[in-house]
Amino acid sequence: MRDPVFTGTGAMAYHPFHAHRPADFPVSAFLAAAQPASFFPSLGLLPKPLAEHALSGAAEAGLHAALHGHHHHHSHPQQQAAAAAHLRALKSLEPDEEVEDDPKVNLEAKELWDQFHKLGTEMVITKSGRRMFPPYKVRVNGLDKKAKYILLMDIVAADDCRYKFHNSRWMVAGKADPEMPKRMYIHPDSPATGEQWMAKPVTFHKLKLTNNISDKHGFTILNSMHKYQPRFHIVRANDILKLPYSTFRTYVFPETDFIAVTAYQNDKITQLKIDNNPFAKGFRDTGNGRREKRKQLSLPALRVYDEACAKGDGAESDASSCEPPSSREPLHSPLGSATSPLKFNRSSRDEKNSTESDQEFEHQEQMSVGVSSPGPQAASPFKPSIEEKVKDKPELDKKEDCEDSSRESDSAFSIRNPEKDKSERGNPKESEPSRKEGKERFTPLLIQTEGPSSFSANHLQSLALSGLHGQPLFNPLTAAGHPLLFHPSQFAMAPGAFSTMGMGHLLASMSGASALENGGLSPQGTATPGSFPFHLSQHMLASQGISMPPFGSLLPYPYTYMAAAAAAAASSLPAGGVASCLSRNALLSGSRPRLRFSPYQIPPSSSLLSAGLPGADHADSGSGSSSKPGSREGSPAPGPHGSPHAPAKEAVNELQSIQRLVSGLEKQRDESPGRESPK
Amino acid sequence: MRDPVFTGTGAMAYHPFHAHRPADFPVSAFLAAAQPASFFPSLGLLPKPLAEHALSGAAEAGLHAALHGHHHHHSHPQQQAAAAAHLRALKSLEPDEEVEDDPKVNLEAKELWDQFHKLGTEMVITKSGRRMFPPYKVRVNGLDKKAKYILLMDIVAADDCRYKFHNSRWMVAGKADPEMPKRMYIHPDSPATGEQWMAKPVTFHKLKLTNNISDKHGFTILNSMHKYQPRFHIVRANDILKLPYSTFRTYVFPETDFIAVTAYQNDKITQLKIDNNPFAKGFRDTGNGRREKRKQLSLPALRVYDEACAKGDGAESDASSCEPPSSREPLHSPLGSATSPLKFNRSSRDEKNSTESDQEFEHQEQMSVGVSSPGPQAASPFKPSIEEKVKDKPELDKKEDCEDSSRESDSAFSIRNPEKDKSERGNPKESEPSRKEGKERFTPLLIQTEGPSSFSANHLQSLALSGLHGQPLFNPLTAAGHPLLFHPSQFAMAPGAFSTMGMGHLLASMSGASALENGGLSPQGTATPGSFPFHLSQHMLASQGISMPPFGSLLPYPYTYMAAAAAAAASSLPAGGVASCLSRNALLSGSRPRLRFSPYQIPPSSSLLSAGLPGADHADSGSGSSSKPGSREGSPAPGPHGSPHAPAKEAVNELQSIQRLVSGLEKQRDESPGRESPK
DNA sequence: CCCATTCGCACCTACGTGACAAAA
DNA sequence: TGTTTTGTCACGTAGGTGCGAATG
Repeated sequence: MRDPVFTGTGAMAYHPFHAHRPADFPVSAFLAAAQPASFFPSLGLLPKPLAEHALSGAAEAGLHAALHGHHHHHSHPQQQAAAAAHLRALKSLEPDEEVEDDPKVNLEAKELWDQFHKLGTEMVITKSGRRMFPPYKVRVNGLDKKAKYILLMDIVAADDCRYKFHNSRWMVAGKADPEMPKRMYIHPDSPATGEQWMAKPVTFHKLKLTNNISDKHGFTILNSMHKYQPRFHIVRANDILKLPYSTFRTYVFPETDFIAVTAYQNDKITQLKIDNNPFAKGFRDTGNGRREKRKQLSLPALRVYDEACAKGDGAESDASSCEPPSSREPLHSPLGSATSPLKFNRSSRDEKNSTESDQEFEHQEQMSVGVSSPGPQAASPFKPSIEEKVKDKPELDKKEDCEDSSRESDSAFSIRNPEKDKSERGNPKESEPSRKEGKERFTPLLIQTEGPSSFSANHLQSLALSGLHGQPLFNPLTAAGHPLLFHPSQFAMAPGAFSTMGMGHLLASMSGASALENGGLSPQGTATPGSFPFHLSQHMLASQGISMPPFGSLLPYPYTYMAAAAAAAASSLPAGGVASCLSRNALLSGSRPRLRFSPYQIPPSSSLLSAGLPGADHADSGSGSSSKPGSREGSPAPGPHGSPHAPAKEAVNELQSIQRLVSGLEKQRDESPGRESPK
Repeated sequence: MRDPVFTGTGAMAYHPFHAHRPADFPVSAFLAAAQPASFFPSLGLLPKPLAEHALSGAAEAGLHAALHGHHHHHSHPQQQAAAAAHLRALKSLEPDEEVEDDPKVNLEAKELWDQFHKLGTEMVITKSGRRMFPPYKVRVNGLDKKAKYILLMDIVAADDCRYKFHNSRWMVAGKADPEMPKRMYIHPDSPATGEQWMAKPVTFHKLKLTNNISDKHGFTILNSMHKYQPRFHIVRANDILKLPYSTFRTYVFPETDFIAVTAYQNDKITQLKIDNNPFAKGFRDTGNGRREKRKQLSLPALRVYDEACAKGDGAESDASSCEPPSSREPLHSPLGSATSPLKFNRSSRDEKNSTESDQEFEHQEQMSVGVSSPGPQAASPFKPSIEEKVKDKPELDKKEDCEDSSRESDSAFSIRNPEKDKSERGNPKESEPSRKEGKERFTPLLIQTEGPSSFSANHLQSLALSGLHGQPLFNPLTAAGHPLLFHPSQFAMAPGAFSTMGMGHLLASMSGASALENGGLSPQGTATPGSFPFHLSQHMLASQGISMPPFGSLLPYPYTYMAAAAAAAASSLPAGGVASCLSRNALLSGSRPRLRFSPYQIPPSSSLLSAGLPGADHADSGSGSSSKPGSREGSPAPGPHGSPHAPAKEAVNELQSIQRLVSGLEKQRDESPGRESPK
């Protein structure tokens, strides 16, 4: 666990920030995945769990808190000292051991989400940032009242497909474009006590989506015409600096996935938005000759969210949580029902010795049925058509995650456990006929898996693997030993921790390996060194005592980039494939499986990035260039999405786009810190 | 320094909070003034400085951070354990010793402030809360780039007078009504690094003023028709929990004082607001037959703020700092100029042994002239008329603070040092003739006193004393040994710290003294125990790891109240008198005096509240009853404003109103925790 | 009657919506 | 050419202004 290779490494990615409107702009902050054993003096951490832990932290990187303001692109050596001081302080912060909790999470406005999901949810992304609608809002229960928690959400690719809306239906239109770094959005109220979190719904409506790869606000950057899966995370920690070392409990609500668009494709979605989003009231058919387009599209559907979520539900757990709401109209139907998602629990220090049977490979089921209302649920047209995909691009067969996601809302009712899920995944097409009957079961059934499970690394890897070679879900044995596909800036790094823990060499050693093989994307602004963005405190991070030492001044740029890229890849990979598949299967099935996962096993003294873990080469095989250790000019590998099985042509295309990005990065890297990459 | 009497005491005051609109509601949070020696293991703290330190912390109490949400009125014993854990963590947080900084603070939009000040600034207070205009905004320089700072502001009574607007001028209309507890408003970005703070202006526009004594939002409660003085504080601390033990550097901009009103009295002020506040554009004379009233009042004055402060100045240090601004119109004249205020620096651990000569009684002058622009400055009509006061109410002569404030913007040009100021204060009327010539000098000259000076307790006491018997300002010898007039809920208390530091007995000992004598006002919601208000993290406190143990369950109520009341009084006393007087004098004088103040000396083992410090009896003499040690039924003294020299009739009136409030408090105290006091 | 306060209102800023046309 | 993206717009919500009548 003191293995210098990966005991504590991290990279700071940084988005230069210039808020033209300092109001509610989130800014990226990245925490370290560093995991010194000394951080848990009272815990008998073993090498393996620790390594897993560290990895997990890294995977959950790219922490992103809402904030605003701007910063300076200066390097400040003194920061190192300050960071060191803070680290000492952090070190002494004892974790809330012995805290007992059993979080249950319910998705708010599930009916609304379901309505969208059935049609194939679309989320508009704009340069200036666009909110999600419906707003991502969850109700949390089962937390320890007094313990402190950090709640986060992120949005990861649901598959590695690009879509197009053709003939009134979504279909696969090729391989996914490279993903920009996805940032963890830390709920601005974090950390807060369980009691506080449970007091009211937790909303993430401040998170904004954008297609502007140069975004300086810290918005979540998505690719248009790609499918994404929002995720919710609960971390018991009283300090954001501890995030990287903490256990992430991740919850995925399959009905919240969506395709990012720059303009709505499906008129029904448009109408649904208009009917339910208070801000779009101007487009509702008020009898007065209002808007054109969208005629009778609007089913007499419940225009519910508008009224329910608004003031009806009371205060919510976010500063401006009530912004979208408000509407004096009577609420036509209850919409407060919620959903219980699949829960991916990445334990860390809890699993020290696998002394707890829970952490082994037994399957302990303990699920909680969500409140979910028996609302009217129709078949979801949101099936990017496996059929079309299959016939159009048979060569994409291996991309099971894509296929899987395409049947997300209906198939796999029979799945009762990972094995079954696995078996079913083998023949996605066969499951098609069963869609119809799935509808009925779909709606109200909600499953929450409990018990220790490894998420971050494990989960992500599983996701990645499933996309790559259809590994069975949640099989720890399978997951262990597979390569972690990192993605830029998902890697969390507390610069202070990094700079003061003498881990520069770790990064170096990482870079010496095939660290870059999987991290192909340019972190754009994320890896830009500079002073800590301003106003972090307002929205959280700064208040956590995180100082932003000029990362670039502490380490050679190549290392910074590579670490960030490698670590980040782990969480932004086509994760939705497995995740959504499993959760959907579970959701559809009437059973309540209690899935249990063991932590991802990582060889204690091998670099996660460089070690010859099975699958690493695999994932890299189709991408081409592998950067030489420490070499600046080495072009990074194809990137997280680089499926080894993808056609050569697509791989080349992807590689090219990645290289474009990387070249920008490298150019930036060679110039003064704090500059944005051109274009 | 381990003196149980006041080595570490604190009381938690708490405002039950129910945000109907969870958006931007600040919520009160109170930190401990506890000062255990163990908190500064590396510092050779001596009893006296420590005691002074603790007192100062208490004086700066009533910390108030913007936040929202609601809470529960439950007591949770477990909180104690959690608090203890946090305390341990806090204890290990080493202060940034050896940090060198020399903060300079400039008031933004000084010209605008000056325009208002000349007319006699009025601020509307409403039940729902009203922002200040001009917004209180400062630019900070000279901070240590890497050190963490907490920035705060509060608004204290400028004198103990009530005013009325008669014959187009403000005049004293009697003695001030009792003040509600004033809360420290912690800038939501706190803590942040000096670099971050210096990056852009720090705005406090989120602070709202109200006249609703039952306010649950944490707004600053003011008395209508009373004069107030905003203050700005810089504290070098990386954790809000440390606030009570930290050195406050306080800056007062005399031109920012104002009279709270429920409706504008001076039409010129109205017009100035309309001309400069973007939100009041609807009332501007746009040629179109717009608003009535206010005809040609609007001089062709520079309608500047509107354009300048808006987007022109870039992002500012607050989440919604840009909210009021914005205006596409070209900016007619530069308005970014700033002012350097008087600085009151309360050192704490810096003054351990008075080893530093700075802390002694030498006068080291080191001022910085503000950028201030030579804008057009006319005579300020804002002179609540000493004349009228004198003739109308000659019996008020002794209320020099009132008188002083009445000539704030013009008199005392000759003052070069405290002594001179003192002498001048003796004959306020004599200074009248010199007003005219003062105008010219007034505007641009700005002075910032540097070097160690005791603020919190010392300053406040000085203010109080000056109001009571015209003690010379900043004379530490004079200040020492005087009573501290406390005010409820200005006392800061971190419940966790309190409960886990075994200081209950300290409070008890305090209560045994005449602690209640000066704390007459009911803390209303402030003293209400309960769980920690939600969403603290969003706007800061919760993120600081502050848990809110049910204070009431940890200590008997009487102690809670008394400590809070006693400590709070220190900062809400008529502080503006001396402060504004001095600063104004300094401001007006062409000289640049380098004032130096030694820390307020407090007898190590005597209760600040009960010790027979000179002036204690004095202040109490006119108010009647003095509570017996430990006696609950003892009626508190007249309160912070109770000038011993005030006419009996007024004293009685004030006493009555205070007693009304106190009775409510005591009732609350005897009942279940978490309840608000009636009425 | 005077004064202070309160309330609803019109009018503004700020910004969240989708429509639409133009651009890429 | 077809699709996708961008910018502007009207129209909503949310809430910050002072006004002026009503209230006490």
